[in-house]
Amino acid sequence: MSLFVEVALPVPMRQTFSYKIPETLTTPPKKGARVKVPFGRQQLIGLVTGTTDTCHLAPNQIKPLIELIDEEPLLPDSLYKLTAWAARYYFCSLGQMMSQALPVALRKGAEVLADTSTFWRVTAAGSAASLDAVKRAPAQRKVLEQLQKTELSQEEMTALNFSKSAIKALQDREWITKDERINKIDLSWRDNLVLGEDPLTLNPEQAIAVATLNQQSGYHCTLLEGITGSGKTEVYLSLLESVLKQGKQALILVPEIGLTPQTISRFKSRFNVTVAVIHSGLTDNQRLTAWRQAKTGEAAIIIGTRSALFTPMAFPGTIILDEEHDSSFKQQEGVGYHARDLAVMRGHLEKIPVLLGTATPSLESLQNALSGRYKHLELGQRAGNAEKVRQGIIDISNQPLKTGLSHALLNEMRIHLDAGNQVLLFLNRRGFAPALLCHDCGHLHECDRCDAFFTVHQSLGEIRCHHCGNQYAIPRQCHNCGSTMLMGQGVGTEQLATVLEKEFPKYPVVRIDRDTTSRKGSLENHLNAIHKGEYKILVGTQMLAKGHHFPDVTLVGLLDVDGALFSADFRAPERFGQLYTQVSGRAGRARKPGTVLMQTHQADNAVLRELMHKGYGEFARGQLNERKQALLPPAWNMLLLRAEANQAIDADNFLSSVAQLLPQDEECEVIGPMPAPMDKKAGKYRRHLIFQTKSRQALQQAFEFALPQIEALPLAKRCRWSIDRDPQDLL
DNA sequence: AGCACGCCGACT
DNA sequence: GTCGGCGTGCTC
Repeated sequence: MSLFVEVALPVPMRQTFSYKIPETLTTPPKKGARVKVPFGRQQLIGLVTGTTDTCHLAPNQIKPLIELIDEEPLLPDSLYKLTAWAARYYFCSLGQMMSQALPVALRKGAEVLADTSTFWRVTAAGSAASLDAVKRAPAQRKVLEQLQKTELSQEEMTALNFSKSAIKALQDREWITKDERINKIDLSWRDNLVLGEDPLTLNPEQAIAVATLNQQSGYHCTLLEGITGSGKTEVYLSLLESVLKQGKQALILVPEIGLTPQTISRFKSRFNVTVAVIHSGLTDNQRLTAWRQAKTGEAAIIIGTRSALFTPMAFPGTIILDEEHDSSFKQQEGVGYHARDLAVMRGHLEKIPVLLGTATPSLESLQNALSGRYKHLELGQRAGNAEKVRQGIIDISNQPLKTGLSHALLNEMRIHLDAGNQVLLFLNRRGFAPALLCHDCGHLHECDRCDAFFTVHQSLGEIRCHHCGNQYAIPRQCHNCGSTMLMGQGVGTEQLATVLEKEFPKYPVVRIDRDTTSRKGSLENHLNAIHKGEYKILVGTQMLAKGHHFPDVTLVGLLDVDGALFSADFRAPERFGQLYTQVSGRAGRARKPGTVLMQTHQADNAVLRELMHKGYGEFARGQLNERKQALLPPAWNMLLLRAEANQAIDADNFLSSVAQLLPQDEECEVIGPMPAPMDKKAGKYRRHLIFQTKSRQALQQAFEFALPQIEALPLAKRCRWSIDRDPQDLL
């Protein structure tokens, strides 16, 4: 057996660590197995990356490993390769990447596969016991009543929220008992797929798409561009049917907000198979259960958000990524990986097809589709549907506005409301007013930790900074001149909703934003109430646009087009185009044609006109050309280095030194250092450096070469810095 | 990233 | 007099 083992640990250092293999170990550690090791004063769990017979370290520097946790590799080879590739691509530590790819329970050392499960059932005495005997112990009664009907697994008991003490009491009374059973893995779905309901009849376009997809074997990537209501989901279901019939599993990735009970039930009701659902509401153990079901092949369908990408499959069949343009696929904390890009790489490694679906493709995917790297399928292309929406621009230059609303929009609202329909207004600023202004001296109250104004939250009686969580009671006097003439400047969703309640007293108003939906399930409740027609006027931020269908909404108003379209961020027009197209697609339905109105000061803006008249497809192609001209992604490759420090000069100096370590020529560009769009945030000064190259490989090579030198810079220790490859925004 | 060591300000 | 603030250094 080898003498040493190399271990990747969940620490940000981009290296592996060597440990001695104790002689007491009977089996050699396999690559990809977890080990527990001493690390400084703590103990960590890491993954074995290899074994060696020699080590460059002095013998007294090498500690023996504490424990070998797995006999076999934790991840299939394809996923091991995927995480290793991702660590290289995103310039992060292998250990951190791998640890992010694992469910928390496994990171903490849980067993990979439970070989037994616990089942609860009633004893003979319990079966004979009358429920009246426990009528004064309602918690026990609930448990007993259930178990008299049927036995339950430990997981089911947990899911039913039974009280632990009640279970214990019944167990002590010897009315219920538990036993351990060897887990048998049920793979019957692979030989005998039963449909839960009949498929819908496909229209010709869908049928062609399905036929094309079914012809594929091995790795292929397809962009399915289908306008809202063109039946993308039916295509997914049809594809799933043929994948499942071959005895293979499917992984479905959806945006964070898209994983609603309706979506899940759509997949669950079509096929009589186990569907493993992985979402943020699960406990660590529930996540592990889902992970196991996928790994063993028991779950035929795995559906989840971004992190579900790393779920292993015993019989990989296909990966479907819905709403592929959605920015929630890019991880923002820790390693900033993009689930869409990694899904495509995973498809490659697993030799299975990948399907990206959306009504509004990201420019990245569009470029790949146009260049032929991806196959491009279109549904409902400019067919009837699109023309049914009335679109209009309201020029608000020099127009009087009533809390951000033009007369034209108010009039239109009244018409739609009086006709019994719902109206939806988008305003991407929550709170009452985005700034607090002194009427006497003009002073705007600014957060003391950020370069941003306080947002006034009238109902909370607070001013809050939306960038660092700073909050104070609304001041009575101006901090600058002491005047008491303070007023909110600008309009936020809270104020808009208040004013609309006065303006349209007959029509109930609901506000949907982070402030009103922070409680768990409150978004669901609000949405249900909207569907029941309890509200007539819907006010919300972007949050309301994503994936929700409101059939009775016939008028959509975009209040702050200028703010959304002309932001400092280079992706702002693309995002606006997607938002606009998504909401237009959702306004009205066959019998009730919808209207979309945009308020802007730039009524002649070419981008707006193009979007309105030619639709998203043309608009996106135009944007792609502009990105090419400007050498921006996806035409060029971008890497963003963020640095923050207590002294702006430290961040500046560090990034200046980094800039000198990077090549600059006609195919490599270094921009900065420059102040981040929000110069000061949470009391730290933030600076950016952008490195852009024409080819992906050039970026990889140049940065791989520079990184060790960057880490060795003395200035690197004086500030907090991070690498963001393919940044989603420059904020 | 943790975690410890170490050196200065406002409290019992 | 100390409790605790976070700067800096180390981890096979």
